[in-house]
Amino acid sequence: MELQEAKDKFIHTWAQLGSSWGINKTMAQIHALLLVSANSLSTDEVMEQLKISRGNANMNLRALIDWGLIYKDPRIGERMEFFRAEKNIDKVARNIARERRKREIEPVLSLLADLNQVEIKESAEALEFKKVTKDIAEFSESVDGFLDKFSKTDKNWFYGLVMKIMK
Amino acid sequence: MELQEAKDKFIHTWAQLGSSWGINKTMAQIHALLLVSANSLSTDEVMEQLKISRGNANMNLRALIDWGLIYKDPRIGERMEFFRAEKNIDKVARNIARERRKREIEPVLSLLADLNQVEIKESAEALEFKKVTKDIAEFSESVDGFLDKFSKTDKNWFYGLVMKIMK
DNA sequence: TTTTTCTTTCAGAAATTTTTGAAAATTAAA
DNA sequence: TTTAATTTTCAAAAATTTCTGAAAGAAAAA
Repeated sequence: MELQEAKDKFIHTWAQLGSSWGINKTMAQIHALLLVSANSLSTDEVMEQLKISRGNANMNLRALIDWGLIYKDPRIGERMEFFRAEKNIDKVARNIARERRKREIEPVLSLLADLNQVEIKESAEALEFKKVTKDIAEFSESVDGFLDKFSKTDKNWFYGLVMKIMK
Repeated sequence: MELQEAKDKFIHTWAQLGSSWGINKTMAQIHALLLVSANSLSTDEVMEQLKISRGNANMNLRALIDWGLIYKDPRIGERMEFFRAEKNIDKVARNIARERRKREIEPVLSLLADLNQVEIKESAEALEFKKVTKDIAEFSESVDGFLDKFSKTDKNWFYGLVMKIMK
């Protein structure tokens, strides 16, 4: 297999994965492309390699910067912008964990806090509702704490943890 | 706030969350509805409460059964099918972890295993590619192990773990 | 300044995903 | 059997998301 073929396979699969993660295809493709590039790439190079429009490339490059997955990589004497991926996979995972926590867990916790305030008159349905929302709140808080810790810790305790629980 | 209003809020937020998890809106809505119902519901009741078509209801009820998030709940003397949700949140989380592992992690590991077989002649680009894919493979294997353990263990070690790492 | 280069925006087009609803299939009762 | 109730399927419609490309904006060079 040629390097280019291997890269294409990687980009293709990464893109598919992105979809089931709520990350759109192009964003995942650009990320994959930059991950396996030794050098930083310009918007035009990204457009050309992935056969996408300028608008699409620009929009998703910016989104990737927001997620902390790529950086602008200025080249002295060059006016055009170049982009490079964060290659430290632990850091990539932490940044993704941080964004997803913010976008997914926080809204749930805030809703459940609201619902918990509610005074509802006693009934089978009401009790059921209270119980389920309380259970979900407890669980979500655990996950929240876990992701918070995971996304903030520099040292990688995760591998050690996995080793310990897997044996 | 009335119970119905609280339920509607819950269903609405759960549905939004589902979207960013690659679970479609109706599937998440039905799941939420059954989670907060004291009794099992028929397809017709689900259709009526969520204002959705029979086809849509049927398709998503089946998907929820596949995920192990709801069960058929036969009533003696009744021919029509009724559905109830799994209310044990730990179990819900484990079932979701299991499905997502199967759908998302496994394909990546299988791709990376493939790519690792590849013999590529030495070059800056090739070395970069090898390094990144190796790092991702290592990390994915850790996550895979974690999710596998998480989805298979009956006893809930997760809370204890969270307590330990959060303090 | 004016020109050139590059980036950003966004309305409409295209692609993808989800939903509908009616027909077909299944299952149980009559 | 035949009839009635219920579930499943699936082609077409609707809704949603993503992408394009041209125009506007911004920044540097001439």
